[in-house]
Amino acid sequence: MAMTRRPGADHCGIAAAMSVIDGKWKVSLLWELEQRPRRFGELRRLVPGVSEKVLAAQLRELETDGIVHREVYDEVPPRVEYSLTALGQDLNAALGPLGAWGTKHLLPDSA
Amino acid sequence: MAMTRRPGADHCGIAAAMSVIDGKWKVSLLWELEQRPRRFGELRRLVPGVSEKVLAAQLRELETDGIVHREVYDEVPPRVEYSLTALGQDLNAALGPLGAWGTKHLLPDSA
DNA sequence: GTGGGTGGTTACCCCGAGGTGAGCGAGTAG
DNA sequence: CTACTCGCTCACCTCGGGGTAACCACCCAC
Repeated sequence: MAMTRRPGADHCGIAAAMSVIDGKWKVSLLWELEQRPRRFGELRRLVPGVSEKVLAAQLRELETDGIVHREVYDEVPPRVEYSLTALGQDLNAALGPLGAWGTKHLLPDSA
Repeated sequence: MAMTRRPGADHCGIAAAMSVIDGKWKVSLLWELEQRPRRFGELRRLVPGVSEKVLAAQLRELETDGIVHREVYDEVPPRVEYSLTALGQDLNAALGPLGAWGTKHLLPDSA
């Protein structure tokens, strides 16, 4: 860990990471994609409340950030599969402690 | 932890945690408070760009969420000190991996 | 011909987080 | 008397992320 003691180092890393997961539905998407690759309509059904427009937008952002991979199959009906990249899997792993903290301290019960 | 395999468990924990750090300046505040207790005006100077209104609002939110402690000294001129609670320190620690991920993968240089 | 399912895009609107500037109340410095 | 500090609070406004709905091109089943 070495912790270079540079003021703001991890703070800035957090800011950078936050900018990547900034978006109402991104962590949900990350979560759904962690399990297996998913199709567009599948994600739409899995993440209730998200609109097509925003789903497409946030997937594209995650794609340009290198978090998800977009695979287009030239079939009919058209098929597109989204999956996590290695970077995305790392990100999800890095979110683990945060999720654990939230689960431990914020969720009403651990039943 | 046993990892009950309950679908969405850590995902929901993340959502809960995100709701706590949701706010443009909260991670900056967390970072500044991690080092030592800070006064209101001090935070305002340390976090450039934040307005007094929003600074006060986000500090109060962090306070009601049990992340920071607000100590009022009945002096003149008035003095108020903000500090991290144990919960807040845990939260900061849980943000560590995320910061490390961001630093490693997103920041231009590791100098 | 009509409907359905695929994966989008576009135009338009809304709402709330956040910014701006003013004021306040007590006391001290000049 | 005025000016300044400190820690706010209030009224007002802006801006953009996200919601809604319509539309598209393609093909299949009825």
